[in-house]
Amino acid sequence: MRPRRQTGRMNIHQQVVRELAVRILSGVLRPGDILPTEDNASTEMDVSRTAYREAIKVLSAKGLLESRAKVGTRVRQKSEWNMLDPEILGWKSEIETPSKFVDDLFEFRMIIEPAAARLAARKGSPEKIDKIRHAFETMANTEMSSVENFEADFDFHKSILEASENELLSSLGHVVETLLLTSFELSALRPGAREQSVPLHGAVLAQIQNRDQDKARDAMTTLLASARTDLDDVLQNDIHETTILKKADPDDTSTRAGGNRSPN
Amino acid sequence: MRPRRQTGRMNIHQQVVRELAVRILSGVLRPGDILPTEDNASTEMDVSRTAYREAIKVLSAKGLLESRAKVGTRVRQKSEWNMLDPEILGWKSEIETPSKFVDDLFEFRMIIEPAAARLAARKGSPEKIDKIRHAFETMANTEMSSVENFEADFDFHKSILEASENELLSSLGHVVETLLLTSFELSALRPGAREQSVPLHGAVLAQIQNRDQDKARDAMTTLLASARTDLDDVLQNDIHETTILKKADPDDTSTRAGGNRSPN
DNA sequence: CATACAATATTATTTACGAAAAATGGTATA
DNA sequence: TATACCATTTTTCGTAAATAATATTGTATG
Repeated sequence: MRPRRQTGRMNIHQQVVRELAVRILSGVLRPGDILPTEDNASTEMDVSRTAYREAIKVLSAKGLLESRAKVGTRVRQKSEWNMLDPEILGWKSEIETPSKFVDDLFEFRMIIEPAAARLAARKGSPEKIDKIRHAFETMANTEMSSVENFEADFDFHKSILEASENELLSSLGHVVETLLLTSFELSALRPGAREQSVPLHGAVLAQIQNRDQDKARDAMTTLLASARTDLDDVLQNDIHETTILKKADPDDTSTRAGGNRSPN
Repeated sequence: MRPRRQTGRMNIHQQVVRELAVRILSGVLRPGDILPTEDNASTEMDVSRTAYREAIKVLSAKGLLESRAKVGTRVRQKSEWNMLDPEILGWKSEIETPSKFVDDLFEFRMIIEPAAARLAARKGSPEKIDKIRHAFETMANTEMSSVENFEADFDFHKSILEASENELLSSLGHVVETLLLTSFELSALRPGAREQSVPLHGAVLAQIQNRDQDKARDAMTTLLASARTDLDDVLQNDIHETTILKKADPDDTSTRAGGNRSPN
C-alpha cells in the first residue's frame, strides 16, 4: 500500500478533462491550436456535448483554454497556465521526466519553504506550531517509508506553510504534496536513504519554537538540501528503471497497488 | 482611462461563478456549507440548470467546491482553495480591505521576486533578459501613472519571473499583476510618489545583466521595499476614502445573474 | 445486532433545439 | 479605391426535459 494520486473512477467530464489536459501539457496540442467544434470533438470522444462543455469550462478555469463564439476553443499561451494548480501539477508529474519535474519543484520549494519557516517562527500562532510539533512526533514514531510516515511528513511541511499566517503561502501545500508523492514513488523502489530526515525535521521545529527566524529558515534550507540530495541519488541510480516505469504506465486501469511486477 | 479588471459583459455561467465566488470568499458561504440542490439554486438564480452546473464545475476546478451525487455540493476547506488562481485573487481584491490584502500579497512578492531575480541573473536567457530591458526602457520613456507605464512596469516584473527559467515561478505573473492593479487604483488618487521607481528598476536590470545573483536579488528587495513604503503611505492617508470607494462599487449588480433588477 | 435490501433524493449524463455573438464576405456609396 | 454598412454563416452559449447512476437512509430479515 502506498499513498495514491487521483486515478480511480472518474466522472465522464473528468475523463475528458484529463484527456485534454494531458494532450495540452504534453505538447500534442500546442498554444494557439484550435480544438474541433464542440459537436465534432464530443462525438469524436463519444461523450455528450454537455459533458464535453463542462470539461472545457474546467480547463478554461485553469487557464489552459479559452472559448469564443465563432472562433472556437483555443489553447492559451503557456504563460497563462496556472502551473501551481494541484491537478496541473499532478498531470505534469505523470508526463514529464522525473528529473526535469523534480528540478523545477525543488527549486520552487527552496524558495517558498525556508521563507515560510521564517514567517512561522515570527508569527505562527501557538496552535499552528503545535500542529507542526504533532506532525513531527508522528513522523518520529512511524516506520520510515510507511504511508503514515509519508502523511506525517506532508503534514509537517503543510503545517509550516499554514503557520506562516499567509493565505497565499498556505495554499501551496499541494506543491509540496506533489513533490513528496513523486519522491515517495521513486524512493520506494530503493529505500534506505533518509536516515537523517528526522533530526533535520526536528531542527526546523526547534528553531520555530525558539522563534528564531533566521535559524528556522536555515534549518529548512538544510532539510530541503538533504532531501534533494537523497532524491538525486535515487534519480541517478534509477534513471533507466524509472523511465521504463513511466512508459509502462499507459493506463491506470489495472489499479495495481504498489507492486508493479513485470509489466509484460 | 486606466487599466481595468474583468468586469464587463460576462456570460451567464460566468456571472454565476462570480456571484458564488464572492459569497464564498466573503464568508457568506462557509466551508462545509452545502449549497441548495441544482434545481433549486438554478431556478433561484434564474438560470438554467446546465449553466449553473457549468459554474459549479469552474469553482470546483479552483478548489472552492466539491460535488457528490446524493450528498450535494459542498464548500471545501479554505486550505483547498487555490488562492493563487488569478481570478480568485481578483475577487479577493474586491472584497477584502486593501491593507490586509496588500499585506499578504507584498509579503508573498518579497519572497518570490527577489528569488526570481536571483535565478534570472543566474540562468536567464539573453532573449528573456532583453525583454526585461525593453520593458524597463518603455517604463523610463512613458509618463508616470499612465497606462503605458503601468503595463511596462508589469511587463518588467513578469519578464523577470519568466527569466527565472522556472515554469512555476513564471506562472506567478498574475499575482504581481493583481497587486499592481490594486496599487495603481489606490495611488491614482494620490500621485506623486514613485519618483525613485525608475532608478530602482534600473538597478535590478543592471545586476541581472551583470549576472550578479546576490546583487540582483538585493536590488529587487530594495525595489519592492520602496514600492511597499509608497503604498503604505497611500493606505495611511486614504484609508477612509478607499473604504468609501469600495462600498460605492455596486455597479456590477446590473449584470447580475438573471438580471433580476428590483426583485419585488 | 448486524447484514442485506429497498426507497429516495441528488448529482450525472444524454439529447434536442434555439439564441446570441462574432468573423467573414459582399455591396453600396463616397 | 476605400470605407462603411449589412447580411450570412459558423461557432459557442443557453435552455429544457428526460433518464441514469449513486450514495444515504430507512427497513426488514437472519
